[in-house]
Amino acid sequence: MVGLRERKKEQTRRRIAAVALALFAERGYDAVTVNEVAAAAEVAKATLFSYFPSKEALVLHGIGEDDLAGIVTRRPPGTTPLAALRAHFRTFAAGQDPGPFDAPALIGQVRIVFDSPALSAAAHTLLHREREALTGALTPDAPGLLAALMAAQITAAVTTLKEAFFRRLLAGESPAAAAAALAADVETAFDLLEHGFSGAGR
Amino acid sequence: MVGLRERKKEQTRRRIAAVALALFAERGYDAVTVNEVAAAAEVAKATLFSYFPSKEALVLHGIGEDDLAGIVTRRPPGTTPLAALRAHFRTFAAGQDPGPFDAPALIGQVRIVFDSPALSAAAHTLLHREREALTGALTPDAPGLLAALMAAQITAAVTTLKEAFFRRLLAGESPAAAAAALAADVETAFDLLEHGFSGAGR
DNA sequence: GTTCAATTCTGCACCAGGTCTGGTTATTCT
DNA sequence: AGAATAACCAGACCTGGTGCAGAATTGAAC
Repeated sequence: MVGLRERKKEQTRRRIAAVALALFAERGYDAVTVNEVAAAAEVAKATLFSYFPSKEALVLHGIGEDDLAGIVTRRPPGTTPLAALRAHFRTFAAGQDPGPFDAPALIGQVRIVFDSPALSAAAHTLLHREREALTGALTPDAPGLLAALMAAQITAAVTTLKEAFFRRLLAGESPAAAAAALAADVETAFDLLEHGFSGAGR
Repeated sequence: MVGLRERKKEQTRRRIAAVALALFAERGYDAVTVNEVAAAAEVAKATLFSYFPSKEALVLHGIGEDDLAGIVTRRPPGTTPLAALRAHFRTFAAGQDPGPFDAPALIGQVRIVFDSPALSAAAHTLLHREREALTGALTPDAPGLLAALMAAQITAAVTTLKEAFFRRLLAGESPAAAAAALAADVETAFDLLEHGFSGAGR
């Protein structure tokens, strides 16, 4: 049973996020204060911070959630972690299972992030947490430092892939074209992970 | 000619950093305000911020400066970037060329960083900048995305190595023992980079 | 339909990191 | 010595974020 209370909460949350993104897109992240966002969304500042833990979270709420660790732990038996991850990004690049991928809204969000150093740094921190989770997921398959190294390299590669993808979108490429380029990049990245630099260009 | 003015400046800068590190080590980074640091160092807050751009910089001023990009661009002709980097970390682990490596002071600094999530995140951001520089240094040798991928993987591996090394120091291992362990880890990490996951455990 | 408890929201004071300003002191140059 | 310049200081001010007392809203019991 979803009561009126919860519906209103969800509504308020959405309103705050939407108002914030609109303001940030219009005038830039740093030039908008949380007081303004709260006023525009018609809530008190304390209420805003009860919905979102920080100003950054207003932009980063649904970004960069790949759950790499989950993909590894839930992979079909008999496959390597790397193969499972490669398959995941292949399907994503093929346009299948794009998750909650609302192109125009996402592009706006990503543009805000790219334009603000503070937000880029915050996004980076989120990835750091994912790296730790991935290390845990890899530990059964690789001893000690190796799991940490692999996790670090995988998240590094994935970040690079996503940055390249987003950069294309921001440059105006169509989602289809960007996805096609991503498909090729995925193979490059995972080949590099799998066979190392000695097998790559130079 | 190094005048009195510059000597005093350098002296003030050192005093601020030393006082800050002492306070942070004693009571924890988050529990000390910059006002307290300024008061203890007998300068005005504005003066403190003219020497250090942020509170974080008080701790991170001489940390994590590997200049990976420089190592790559200045490598002897005929060697690959990866070989140059491996050689660099080998010599470091062998205790040669430890740079400004004052163990007790550094350990104190590192402990403060490890203890504070805010500082860890900030340290991460610094590494991100180094990654961009490294991408530039690799671009002549690898086309487009490959340079970015390599740079990301290298910095990821180096970060992991340094974290493991510092963790040993913080756990009480002697610098010599930690360096020996690091020497082995360096080979593991660079073998992984060179030959990929397919050549590693599993 | 009224009452009552639990949530939620508000308004406001407050804290900490950082920036800005105007005026004061110390160093350097002539 | 005196003028120019650099550093410093005290303090006001802004912004992100938290804490708190009380008002408003919801859900449920009667």
